[in-house]
Amino acid sequence: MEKIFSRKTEDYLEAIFKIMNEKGYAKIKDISSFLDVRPPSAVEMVKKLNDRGLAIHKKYECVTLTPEGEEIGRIISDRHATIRAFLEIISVPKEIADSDACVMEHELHPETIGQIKNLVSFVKSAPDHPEWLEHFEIFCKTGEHTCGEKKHAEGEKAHSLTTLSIGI
Amino acid sequence: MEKIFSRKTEDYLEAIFKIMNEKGYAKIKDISSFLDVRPPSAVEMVKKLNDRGLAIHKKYECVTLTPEGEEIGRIISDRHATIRAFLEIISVPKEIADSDACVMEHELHPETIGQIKNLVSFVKSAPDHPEWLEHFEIFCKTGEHTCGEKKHAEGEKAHSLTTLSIGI
DNA sequence: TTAAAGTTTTTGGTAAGCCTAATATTAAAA
DNA sequence: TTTTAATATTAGGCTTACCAAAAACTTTAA
Repeated sequence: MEKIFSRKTEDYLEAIFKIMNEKGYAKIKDISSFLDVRPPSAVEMVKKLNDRGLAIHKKYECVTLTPEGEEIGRIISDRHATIRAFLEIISVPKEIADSDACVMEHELHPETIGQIKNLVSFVKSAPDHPEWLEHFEIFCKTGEHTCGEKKHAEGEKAHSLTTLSIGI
Repeated sequence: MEKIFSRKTEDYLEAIFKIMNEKGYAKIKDISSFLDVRPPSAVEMVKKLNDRGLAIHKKYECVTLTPEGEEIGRIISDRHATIRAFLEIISVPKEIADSDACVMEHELHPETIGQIKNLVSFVKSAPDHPEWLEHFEIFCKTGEHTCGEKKHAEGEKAHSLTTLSIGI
């Protein structure tokens, strides 16, 4: 019950799920361009999904998902949205947030995803919203708390958005 | 300058870095048991690291890192610590935090890591620390803000730590 | 309705990482 | 010092997932 599907399996299911939600059907070409792979790769993978009962595909026809495949696609999409929302809260630029969500959505423990989800609701529904976010943004720039009386931890200094060279 | 090293390359460098910091030297067996792979896999990978100038290894001798390999090992270790600290702040149990940090440490954009780091310092050094954390924990259990007057977002409900079956 | 253009599939190959089994080397114990 | 145990290495194979080139099929346009 632990880790059943490969990252790539999940990527394909998520892609098919999203494409179908958007245009009603998914062709091989849609999938391959969505995932930025060549058509033969998509054909090969879709065949495997078909054999595993996650997708349905007959030659030259559209791809659809079985209930199981669709469930996984939906779960991964939801995780993506959750993670993306979190990253945007902490001021990660949208494009980076999106691509990092693609990484995180696959292998995090469900409890971690749940707590990230909680954090997002907590911040968004807090009585001091959106001041909290503003304070955070100021802190990122200055390393100081705008409205507080307490000293900040020694040795800690905000990691400026403009100082990314080393990448720790 | 973007993504130069594979996840596994980084895993091996981080493992060697940590083992060396702990016991002064790294044998093949240390590495293979640290990463939970068989010795031949470690030998093969260490050989590649050697050929790429990231590690130094002569047959039957200890493995060490070159300056470049060590730098990468250190960066990944630091990332791990940052992410782990963040996950612990949001009440993810230590073991899960540790294994999820192993996943996240590799492919997140440096800016994302930086902002997570900022978030950790922000929370830890805040004037209302540690009340903020306590409020968050209560929110996780109840879905309510303890000290606030503002309604919480409709449709949102805290994802209880005990309700993890589906794993969204 | 046939030709051209576009899409899908097949075929054959590659690379990363893992494994087992067998062999070689080193370290420890008798 | 010689035997035994532990460790390291080589050899040969596997799986996943990618690709390019070529063949097969569909769709569109003449």
